Amino acid sequence: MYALVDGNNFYASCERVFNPALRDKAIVVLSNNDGIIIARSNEAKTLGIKMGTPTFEIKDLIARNEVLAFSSNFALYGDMSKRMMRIFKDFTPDIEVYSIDEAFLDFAGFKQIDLKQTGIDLRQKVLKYIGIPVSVGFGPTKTLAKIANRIAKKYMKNGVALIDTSEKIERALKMTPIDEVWGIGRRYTSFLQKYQVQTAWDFTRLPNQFIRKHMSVNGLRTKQELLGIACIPITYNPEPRKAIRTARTFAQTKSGFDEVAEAVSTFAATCAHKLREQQHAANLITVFIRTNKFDKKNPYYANSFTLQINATSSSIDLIKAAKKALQIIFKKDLNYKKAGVMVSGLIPESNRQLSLFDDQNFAKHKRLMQTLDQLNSRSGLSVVKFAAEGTFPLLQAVKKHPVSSKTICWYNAKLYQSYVYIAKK
DNA sequence: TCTGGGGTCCTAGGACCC
DNA sequence: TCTGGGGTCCTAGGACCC
Repeated sequence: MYALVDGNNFYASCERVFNPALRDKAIVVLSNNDGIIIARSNEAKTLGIKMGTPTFEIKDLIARNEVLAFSSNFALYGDMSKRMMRIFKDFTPDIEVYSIDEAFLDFAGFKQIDLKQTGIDLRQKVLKYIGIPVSVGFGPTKTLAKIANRIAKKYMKNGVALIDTSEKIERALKMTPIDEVWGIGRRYTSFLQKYQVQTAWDFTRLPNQFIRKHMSVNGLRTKQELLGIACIPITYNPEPRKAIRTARTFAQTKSGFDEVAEAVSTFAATCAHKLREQQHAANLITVFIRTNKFDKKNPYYANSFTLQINATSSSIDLIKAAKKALQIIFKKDLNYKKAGVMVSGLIPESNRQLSLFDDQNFAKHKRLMQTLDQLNSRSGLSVVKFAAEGTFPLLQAVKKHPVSSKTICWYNAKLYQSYVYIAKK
């Protein structure tokens, strides 16, 4: 049996941990630039606030109902997540961390124990030590554990549900709308509804060839999983990432090349840093830019370019390559709303092939990057950056999260002092 | 005026090889 | 007029997840 354990309204619950006065209040957490809703407390859900709604669309609703809105704080959520996962491990060492707020727990070989009680204990322990309410769903496959988790969250007072017999499987499938099934998204839902498939149970009545034809092998796997035949293995040690991406929507559009290049350089440096953390090097770098896709008055422009590079995790190399790629796709006189950098073709740093000429540079860069990472990790801030990344956005970021005017002055002065311009030569 | 960010996998079709 | 067979690799696009 597998358990899927998942934090209820995770980001919203995290905010509550640090401010208990928010309990029983309608609260929401907002995305970057406070653009859309990315988490809601139950009270906010009751008000009809939907996931992904643009904040401006429900400004009045928020004001009318005194909903409290928070800018997201992913450093905090990531830390809470780690602590939560550690508690899960007290119950079984075999866990797959599936996302920031959920994990699959493998209870194979735990036949004698009372799973339901285990779920209740787990929930209580997380609540006590972390302060986050979780739901626990047990099932013989990951897909059924997901379904059990939904039932636990929706219908069970103790937050625990167990699907362990074929009768319970049938009952659970019949009460699960097709769009709530793991692996069935918006597109497949509307496709399946044309064939009168409304519930997970209806889906399992479809012939295999039909599913295979229209939904590939994944659809077939989902059907098997729903019937209690495990096809999606649990993975305790996640594979390293195959691609790393950093992208942002700009609060204000940017149109000058230098402005966009600064942003792209920052993304490239962030990708480089993530690569080093993972001890990988990239063979490919993709830069993309786009104008506002919601702006119907002006023509939409979106483009990307991928460059092949000598496997590297050096910020210097990646910034240089990113600028080169940007030059190819950048068009003048447009208002860019979003840009990003993706590195892929990742290989372990140790497997990196030295090209004929770059080993000297490589050694130099490596020392420099180590120093850079040390300085930044010690301070917890990007105090040392490349001139190419620009100097303005950082100061802006500080101003965006004012603590007090005194603090800002101190902070700004500190940052100015800490600027180290690493010139190319 | 204001609309997020970061990932994975599968398939079809084209380029290329012998 | 007639135009092979078998394979790999890469890419774009489409689906999905949180």
